[in-house]
Amino acid sequence: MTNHLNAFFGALSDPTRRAVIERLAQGPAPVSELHAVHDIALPTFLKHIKVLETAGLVRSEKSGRVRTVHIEAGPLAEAETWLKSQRRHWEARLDRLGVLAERMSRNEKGQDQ
Amino acid sequence: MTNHLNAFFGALSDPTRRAVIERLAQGPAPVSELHAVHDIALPTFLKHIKVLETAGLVRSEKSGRVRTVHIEAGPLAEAETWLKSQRRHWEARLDRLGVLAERMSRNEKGQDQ
DNA sequence: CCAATAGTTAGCTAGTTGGAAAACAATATT
DNA sequence: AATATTGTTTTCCAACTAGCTAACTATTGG
Repeated sequence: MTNHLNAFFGALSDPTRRAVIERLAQGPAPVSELHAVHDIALPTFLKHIKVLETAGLVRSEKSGRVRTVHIEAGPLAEAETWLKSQRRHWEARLDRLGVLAERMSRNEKGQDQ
Repeated sequence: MTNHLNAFFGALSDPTRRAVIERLAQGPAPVSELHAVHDIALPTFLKHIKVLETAGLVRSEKSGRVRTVHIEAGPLAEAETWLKSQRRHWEARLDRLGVLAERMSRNEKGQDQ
């Protein structure tokens, strides 16, 4: 499970790939259409698609000479869950420290420990 | 350009760095303590901290010879928002296609009539 | 003051990444 | 059959990444 996150976050660390995801969230599209917007060579662009596909973010099928790409639900949700979980943890901690923090802030404003 | 997302997702694409974030969600810690768990050289580990800090995921202050690292709330939330937004879009689309999808699914399952 | 602790800086390396060009299929289209 | 469209494969390259060791700078603690 955790290794998914590796490829997943890696895939989303590139703006071209995020743009593709944003486009695909609107619905499936052929490679050529996806490529049209981006000012890079097609083979380069295809590598990005490959990265997304390897990360499980996207799937594609070829019919005739057209390869149609569509988004894949699972992984997005998984990463969202991870992020949410981290946030929950530290928010819980901040809640537990809330009273103390407030007290410290009142008593020793601007002091180092 | 709000492309913190670049550095952000990049930072989270490494398991060591995700582990650090998971640990820090529990509360701040000095570099040495964070490092202790990971079987890599300290300079290497420090680079990871630097990456997290550059991505804005983390901040640190040095007091005496100890550098204490703590998590930073904003960016995590931002990425979560991005992911959620993508998911919302394609879920909305799937909803619009819902009736059709259901019909197709029914036809595939109930081939016995 | 001396030693241990906690980071930091510098320099090296192997491997990965994002980009390009060129040439090659495989399908439409006319 | 000839051409245009749509990918695919191959090969190359520069820049970046994650890792290492070694040597160095503070800052405690005794």
